[in-house]
Amino acid sequence: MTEATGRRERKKAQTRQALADAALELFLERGYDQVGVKDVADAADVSVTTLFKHFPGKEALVFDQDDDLEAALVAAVRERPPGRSVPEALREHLLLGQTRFAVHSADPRFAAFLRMVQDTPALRDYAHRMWTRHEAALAAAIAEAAGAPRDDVRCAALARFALEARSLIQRHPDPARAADEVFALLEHGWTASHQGT
Amino acid sequence: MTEATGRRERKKAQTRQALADAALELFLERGYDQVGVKDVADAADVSVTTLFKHFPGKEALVFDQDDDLEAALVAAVRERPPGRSVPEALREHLLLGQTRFAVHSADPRFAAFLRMVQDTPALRDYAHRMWTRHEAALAAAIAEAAGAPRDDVRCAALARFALEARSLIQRHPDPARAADEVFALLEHGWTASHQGT
DNA sequence: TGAATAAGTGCAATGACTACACTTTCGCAG
DNA sequence: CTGCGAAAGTGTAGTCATTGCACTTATTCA
Repeated sequence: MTEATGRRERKKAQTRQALADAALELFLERGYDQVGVKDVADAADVSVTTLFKHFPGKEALVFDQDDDLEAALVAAVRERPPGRSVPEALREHLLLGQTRFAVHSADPRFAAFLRMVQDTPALRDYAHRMWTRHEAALAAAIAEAAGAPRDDVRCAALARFALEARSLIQRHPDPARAADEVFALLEHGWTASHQGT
Repeated sequence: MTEATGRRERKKAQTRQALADAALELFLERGYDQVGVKDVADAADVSVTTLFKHFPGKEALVFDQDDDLEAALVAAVRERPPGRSVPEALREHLLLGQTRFAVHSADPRFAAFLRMVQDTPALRDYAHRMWTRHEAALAAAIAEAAGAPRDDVRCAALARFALEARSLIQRHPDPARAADEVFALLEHGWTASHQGT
């Protein structure tokens, strides 16, 4: 499962966790820009140097995962139920992510987290980069699903648009309806471009 | 036209230009990350403090304009010839921008500039932000053209997608064909969403 | 002419991040 | 068990962008 081989890796994961926890705590309390890396390191009782051995930069302290996302995204396309179109599958996947958020939304702590990310330019940009980093992988999966060449522009476009749709949907008061409308646009455009398939 | 009222403003514009010129020169010669703000200031024979009085940050040294773009973008939608769809108008506008680039492409200096922007993360992000800053204005223009409420999600989506299409098209070996395919997708989706209009 | 204002300067500081030369701690082969 | 090499952690000192401050200089305009 998740168990590490030895004590060494356990301790490593431990300090990493301590850093992420301390960071979130302080960021939520004082605001991202009002907290220095030094503060985080001190709170986790490690040196600043160590902090940067675990996280490539200050923003990364906030986003722990990022790798599973790509796998899930590709899987959503590749393993979609038969008869379901690619855009439909993507809409459902993204909306599911939203729903998961909604579950947590009861926690005011989580709401504060989202607000912080949206209100801090550095974090907003980082989150955006995080998602668009998976564009190539998603485009490849779409191309495979559509039987198109790997570098087909329409597949790349659909990938990009779907990923952009996420943030568009997120800031809308009624995410589900927004998702329907935005993906209806993509759906129509997509199927029209693939009459032969 | 462009003439400044007095000598003061003339000198101001002069040092600003000197800074932009020196920056471009050095950046192209050594690479963006290998040049410090100090180097640029020295080359333009001003202090670092002065540099930051003219430009809000290092990246801004590279992009002088940005304001006319929004006006042109909105105009492309608002003043499109009758019978032409919004996505079509946008495709033409963006492709025109590409074509202007193509004119300059003969200049190896300009090609080097584009390569630098694409290869430097800080500049790529800045350029991207520059374009997406106009999303709201574009969305409003589209909504007006479509007779939809100002905050219609589909209009916002089309605006965002069109702006994203730009970078998608730019990196494609055959921009014109890429633009056709990408905007065909948007066109179909858009008209399908507006059968009543 | 002289006072208000804007451009420009130098200095010192902050805050993120890196390079370096260490010490400590594990893991593992002999 | 022993001891060696790798990995985790440390502290210091530095770079680089960016800002605040107190200051000089040039331009404008009443």
